[in-house]
Amino acid sequence: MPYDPSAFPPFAVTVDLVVLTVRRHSLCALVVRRGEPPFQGRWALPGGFVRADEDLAGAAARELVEETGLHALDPSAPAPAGGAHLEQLATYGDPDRDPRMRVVSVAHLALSPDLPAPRAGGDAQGARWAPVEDLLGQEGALAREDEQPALLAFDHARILADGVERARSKIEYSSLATAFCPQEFTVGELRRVYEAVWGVALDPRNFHRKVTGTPGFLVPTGGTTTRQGGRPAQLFRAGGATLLNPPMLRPEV
Amino acid sequence: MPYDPSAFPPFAVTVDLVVLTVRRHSLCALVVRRGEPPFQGRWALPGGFVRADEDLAGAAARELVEETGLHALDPSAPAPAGGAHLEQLATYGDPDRDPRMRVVSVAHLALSPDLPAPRAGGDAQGARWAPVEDLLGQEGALAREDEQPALLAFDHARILADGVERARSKIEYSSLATAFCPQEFTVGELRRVYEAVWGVALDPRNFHRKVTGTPGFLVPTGGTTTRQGGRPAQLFRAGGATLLNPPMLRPEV
DNA sequence: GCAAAAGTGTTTAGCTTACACCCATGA
DNA sequence: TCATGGGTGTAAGCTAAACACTTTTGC
Repeated sequence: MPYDPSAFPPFAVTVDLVVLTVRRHSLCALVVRRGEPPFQGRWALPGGFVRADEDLAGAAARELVEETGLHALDPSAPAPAGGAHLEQLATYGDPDRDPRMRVVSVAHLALSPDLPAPRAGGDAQGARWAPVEDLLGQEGALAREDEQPALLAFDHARILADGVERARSKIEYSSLATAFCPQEFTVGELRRVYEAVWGVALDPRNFHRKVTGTPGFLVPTGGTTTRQGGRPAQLFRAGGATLLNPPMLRPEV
Repeated sequence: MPYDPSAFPPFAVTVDLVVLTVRRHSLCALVVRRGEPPFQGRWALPGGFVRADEDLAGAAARELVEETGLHALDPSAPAPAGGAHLEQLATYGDPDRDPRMRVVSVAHLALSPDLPAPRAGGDAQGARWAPVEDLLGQEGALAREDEQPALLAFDHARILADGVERARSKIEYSSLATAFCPQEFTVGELRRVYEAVWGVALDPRNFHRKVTGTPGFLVPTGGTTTRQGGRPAQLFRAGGATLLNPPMLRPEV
């Protein structure tokens, strides 16, 4: 092979964040408005360069704090302590994905409870929570009607779609949906998370039996609340179990 | 923020390959012997630098051909045509994972039918198929006994472990196990793939009913074979279905 | 005939679904 | 009192697990 491995081409490496939350019964993603070219004025996923001395997860956690003030949760911690779930999603490195230079972006997925207002950080002029269906065009507009003006800069629509799909499939067989809830939550609130992420309606009775009947999934705190109206509901914290077996079944659309 | 984004640090970007196959009823990975420092003489996963003009999947496919002669399968192709399944696995970028320079490696997972002998390519002195339990030390030796001399260079033991775990979990709910089989195969051969990858024994009767009863999963070719001994078995090709629903259940260990 | 692998049938247990029904609160 | 959401009971239907049994080859 006439290729000299010592003459490797230099790359810029960034982390991009798909930060998801559930607000007003709809799945939303954090987007920032770009303050400089390319794609100036367009919405983009938060992100930034990986520094010379930090690892990828560290860079993602730093960006998360800078953009939202949220601290990433230690995965080995026993129970959610007010932080966000953070995991690596996938890596995007098409040669022309950034017109300025060769950039490889390691995308991460963060799930957070509903937050007040996002704060802009770094070179972003503004930040907001946007429903993913607005950003992606009602689920598969990309397949139906190829060329509409993209809302998101770079290849961020694809990254967001991959992150949403990861979240949708992962709440089936894990306790990840609790990452969208506050520390203490009711079964109904958890069910509304599933309904918002999947875009379906679930039977409240069967859902209740399922999640309370899975050992280690939910731990009752003893308290109750009526913040949703109706009969007082028990409050729960997420239990130690991270795998949901048998899984929650996503109804067919 | 006092950080200048235009002064981003340069990275080398590589692809590393976890190439898995099933040989003699055991899950094996392709490893190459390193011909130069660091880790000279140690085994490593095949891989190499991403070139300036190629995307990540293209670099992985190129390395796969160079190391094995296998062509990656077009994911949109209707049925396996003698190629290998190839997908992105995860990205590894700890600052000190390579002592020479800052390297971010985008690992890919490839699944292939049993092949004759691997051919060495590039700067590798030799290549071989090694049982993953030999490379990783009987499933969780890392957890039991932290410090034994690692067989694999760099952080490749962790990458391999992640790839094996991905394969193990993904054959549960997808038709991926057929990527380990030749173009035409019997139900028993497919079952032995599951048994090798999971390291368990499955009931042949229930397995048969399950895979033949799932519409679109297997397509009979009409032929039969007695290459496994006993009563002649029907030959099948992989059907178009990529998702296995309901999933194959992995017995608890 | 005998061993070995391929298939089929049947029973039982567990789980999902659908839905009737009751409970506890705020307005 | 009524609307609202929380929670329990129950019967029908599907699935997987376990295993007895038949089929078809090679030796």
